[in-house]
Amino acid sequence: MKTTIENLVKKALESVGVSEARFTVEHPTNLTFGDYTTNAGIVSKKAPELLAYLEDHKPEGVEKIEIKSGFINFYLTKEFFKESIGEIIERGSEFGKNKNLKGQKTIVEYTDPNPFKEFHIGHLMSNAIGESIARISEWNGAEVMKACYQGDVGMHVAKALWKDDYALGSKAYEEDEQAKKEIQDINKKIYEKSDPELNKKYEEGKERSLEEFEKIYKKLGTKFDFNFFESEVADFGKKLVEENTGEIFEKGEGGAVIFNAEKFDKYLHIRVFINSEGLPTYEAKELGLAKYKFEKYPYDKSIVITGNEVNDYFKVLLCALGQIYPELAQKTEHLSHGMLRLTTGKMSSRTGEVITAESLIETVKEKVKGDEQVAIGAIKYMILRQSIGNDIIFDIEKSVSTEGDSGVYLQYAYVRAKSVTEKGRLIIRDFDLLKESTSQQDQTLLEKILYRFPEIVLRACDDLSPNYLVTYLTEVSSAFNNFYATTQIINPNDVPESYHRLALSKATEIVLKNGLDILGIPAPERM
RNA sequence: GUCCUCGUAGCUUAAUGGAUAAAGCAGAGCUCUUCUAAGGCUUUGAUGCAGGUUCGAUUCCUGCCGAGGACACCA
Repeated sequence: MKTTIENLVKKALESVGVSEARFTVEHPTNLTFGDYTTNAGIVSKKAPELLAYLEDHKPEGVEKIEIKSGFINFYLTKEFFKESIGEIIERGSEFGKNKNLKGQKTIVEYTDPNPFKEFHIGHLMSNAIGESIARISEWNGAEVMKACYQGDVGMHVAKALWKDDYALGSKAYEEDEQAKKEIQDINKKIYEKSDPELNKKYEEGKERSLEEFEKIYKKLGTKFDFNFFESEVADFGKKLVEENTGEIFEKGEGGAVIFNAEKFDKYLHIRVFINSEGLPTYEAKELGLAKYKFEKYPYDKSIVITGNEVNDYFKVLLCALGQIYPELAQKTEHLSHGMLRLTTGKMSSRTGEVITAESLIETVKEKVKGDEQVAIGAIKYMILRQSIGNDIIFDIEKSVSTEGDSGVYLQYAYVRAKSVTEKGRLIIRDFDLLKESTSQQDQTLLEKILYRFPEIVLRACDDLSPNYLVTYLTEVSSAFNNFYATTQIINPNDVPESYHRLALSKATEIVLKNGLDILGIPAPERM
């Protein structure tokens, strides 16, 4: 319907001799202004002429068109809403999918925990966002691969292996010259695989970490198609840098190889790609990774999710990549998120201690009678409800709040809708007749927003913004709860109305289920 | 110091340059003989400051104030 109106407005503009005007078609915030509205009249200053054309070519499903304070508003017909409910039920678990990105090969990299270190709440955040971005892309027709890139070599591993304790190693590295040397030595040995005893310790530790990670992924509902490791791309990245030293990269202090991004963009800075020990830094490895990914999966688009503390660093990296492989840099999109900060109790992040994903999940779980699906949903909702990029102030109590904005609220609305439609199926046998329900009632708010779901899926993809979906699903849940509270859905004395109401419940169930799936939030069958 | 991001109700957040800035929590009041009250209804309350662009600015531009981050061998 939206595209129908867009095309029509475009034609109307042409008919009055305006072809260049930039206009929008959207839903007015206030439903009394109609179901769709366009500013084309204001932009072109020809509202009356446009209205005349639009009325002459009024599409099926539009009841009336009128001008209010310059905006041209479209009111949809009762039949349109009825049919849209039928369409939702017909398409079921497919409702909301589109072919916008058909044929596009997309790879999404997220979570990225490091073996030998904790899987902390930052990884949880990256996971929730990445998972939903991947699923949004899938729903928009892309062929999506999920990737996890893990730092299995590098200074952090050396620090962890030095005395089997990352925190200890990290501290000693800063304060003790002798320890620093030892750690650097370990780093080199790991990289070269030159010490059999260390190799064994390394392999065992890595394996143990990966097993732990798999357990968490299972809980979170993530299944990666690719697990990339820094150790796989280190040599390759180093080679790339060496091959391009002279023109793109330069020799720096102490034999390090650097990239001076300032030469290409005055707002960027210098970074070291190969350190004076001759080892590739994260920068060089990441460069190798971009190409390595492409060899494994020739992507059209590569989305990388990280924390926002690496924003400026990533710009430099993309600048360097752009010098070597311009087409890969072009296809890469960096999406960064803020920090997850807890507000309450002993789990406060202000103490500076690392909070593991596991401990947060367990703490939230205790608050919801041990229901893991509800706990995961509560956490993911909190992460996905706001626009990506800012820090999240995570209040455990609010995350499990049963009233208002929460994962629990969405899940409960879904369970309720599902429960009532199942009950309806038992009482009114010809459930398939739902689509032909005849209702004399005016449209409820619920009907007026359910059909918008596919538009939201599309926009969430265009802007890479899962929070559009969260906001929308919360609105749907609220509208359904209102409907549920004020209407007796199943009434054996009024079968035609019951069909209509059950159809609405069924459509709500479908939209909530599909929406939760896209977000990667579990949809429990019962609560 | 340079660059980047962010300042919306008491709190946590929405808003694709559009109409009366949208929710939840907290506060005040109401609501289960009904399909799950983990619910629903009513109500109080906000765009950091100063300019600019525009028919129209929370959104774009400039300056200021405030918070966070990055800036050579960590990732």
